[in-house]
Amino acid sequence: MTNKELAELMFPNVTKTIEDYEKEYPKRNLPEGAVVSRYAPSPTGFVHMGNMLSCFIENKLPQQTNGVFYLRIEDTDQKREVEGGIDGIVNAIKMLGLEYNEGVISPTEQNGDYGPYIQSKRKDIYDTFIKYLIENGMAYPCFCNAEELDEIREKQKKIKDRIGYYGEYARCRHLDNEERAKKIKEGIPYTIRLKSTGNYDKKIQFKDLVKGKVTFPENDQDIVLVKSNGIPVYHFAHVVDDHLMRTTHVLRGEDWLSSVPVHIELFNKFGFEQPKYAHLGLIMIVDSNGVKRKISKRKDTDFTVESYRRRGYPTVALQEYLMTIANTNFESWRLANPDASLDEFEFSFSKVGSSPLFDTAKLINISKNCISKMKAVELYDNLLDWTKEYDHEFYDLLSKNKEYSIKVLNIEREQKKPRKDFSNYADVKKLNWYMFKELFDECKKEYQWQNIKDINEIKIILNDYINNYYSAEDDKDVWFNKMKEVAVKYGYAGNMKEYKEKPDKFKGNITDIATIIRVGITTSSMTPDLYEILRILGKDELVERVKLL
RNA sequence: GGCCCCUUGGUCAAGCGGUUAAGACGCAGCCCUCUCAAGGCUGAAUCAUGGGUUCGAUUCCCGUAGGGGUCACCA
Repeated sequence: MTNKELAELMFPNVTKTIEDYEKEYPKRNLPEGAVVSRYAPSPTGFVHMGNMLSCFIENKLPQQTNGVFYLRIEDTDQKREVEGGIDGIVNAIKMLGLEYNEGVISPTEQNGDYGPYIQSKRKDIYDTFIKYLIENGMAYPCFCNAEELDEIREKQKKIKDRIGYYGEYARCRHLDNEERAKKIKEGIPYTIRLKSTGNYDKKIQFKDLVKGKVTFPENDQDIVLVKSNGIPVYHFAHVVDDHLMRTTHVLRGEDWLSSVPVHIELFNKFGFEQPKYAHLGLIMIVDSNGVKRKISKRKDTDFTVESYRRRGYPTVALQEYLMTIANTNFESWRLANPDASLDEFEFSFSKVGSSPLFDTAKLINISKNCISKMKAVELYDNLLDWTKEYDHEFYDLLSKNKEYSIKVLNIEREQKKPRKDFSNYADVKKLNWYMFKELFDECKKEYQWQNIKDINEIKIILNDYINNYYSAEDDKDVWFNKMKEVAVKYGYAGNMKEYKEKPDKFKGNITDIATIIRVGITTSSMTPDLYEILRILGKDELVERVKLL
């Protein structure tokens, strides 16, 4: 029996040929140097920051080169598939503010001429390609079941031989076509394996865009190409899809590095040109046992894009942080170009770093900077977006009091050295809640009086100050002088020098008066500029608050 | 265990044969006509290890150790 007859027996319904598909998905008509890249996740869990890092770069490269960025869903493992996986992926991309030219939009929608972009809808294509391999004796059906494979593995372990299905261990490789046909007709389940022609003792070298020259033994494993349920495995789908979709650059985590020899052999078997590979370092975390490891899609929910979004990190901050990981020269570029758009930074493979530990402190620092640079109105809009989803109470407050809210958000903002106290959107309410009458009225008044003990004195000073001194008309100097006046009136030092010289002469100093006002009005001992706070709250509200003491 | 990648302070990292071994984040201290957030200044903290090559190694070579990844009908 010929290979062709065997192929026909296995795939009687496949009528198309590879050539047909080559015509259907012609080479893309793009300018020289244009990058076609893809984000190709499996819908088997959350989208974490490591996933997003590669997505981010995959998005960046085509942008720099007038290429194409597309989203392909690799759902060939229905067992591990997670409900809502595709939506989760699409949303994560949106949360990061990224856009793609082609691909999956939702579980039922897609756009672009190189689809279908969901692997489970590409069975006809895979069948055609695997049939070709069978016809040409480059693949064969394997009837080994799990037990038999275990047996082989155990034996290999026992005699300390290299593990895998290859050479003499590859039992089904040595069957003849008659036997194969017979078993198929008997209905014995089978996988389809690559008939590897690689030689393990020979080295192959390939050039990775990130790692540089990497040397491997040739692949000699007869790896499974198609599972017994007829669905291809990653390696096979990768080669077929990235060829047909005309991908020029394959970016992925370096956990894929060791399967490159398999991919090389497959591309060669089909006679296809290999895409360029770039294997990115994995973002690492230290788990609860103190062990450093790559982020897990299923376990490490704290490191998902959704989680950072929920905590209120702005999209730009996430982007900036990813870029600092993506290219080690980014930070110094940012320092030199503090106001430039991220789009102006040019990503380069030669500046990709290693596998970094995820650094939340760094993210916070970046995020503080990003938020501090926002105009008040911009912050307001972003905050509205965020609270709409994650804090309905605050959302209502903000939308009802737009003008007022913008004033609050503008405290020490829109100036050369803006205030940097918000590391995420959640901080706004956490740090400035007392600026909102509704929130203030309903809070448990826990006044942080610091070292000031005499509550009676506090009441007297505060009442006097608010009712007899404070005026919203005062400019900052006048305001400050009045505060000094009050200090002196009650036996406190009007300035620090005087106080430091003869501390015993005074009850305290100007700082204590400021504290009394600050805490009396906000309950908090740590606030932004007092002058601005008082002015924005307005005298009426100040009078009300003093009454509450 | 086999194979592959990696190894400069707590983290991310400059460096590419001769440097007082940058910088950023974090940390500590000081300063700053009101606290805090900042900002300014100062400081602590790094070349995994052994052997080569060399007049000279953080830098080049080899070994060792350590870390990570991978060895599925998962991606």
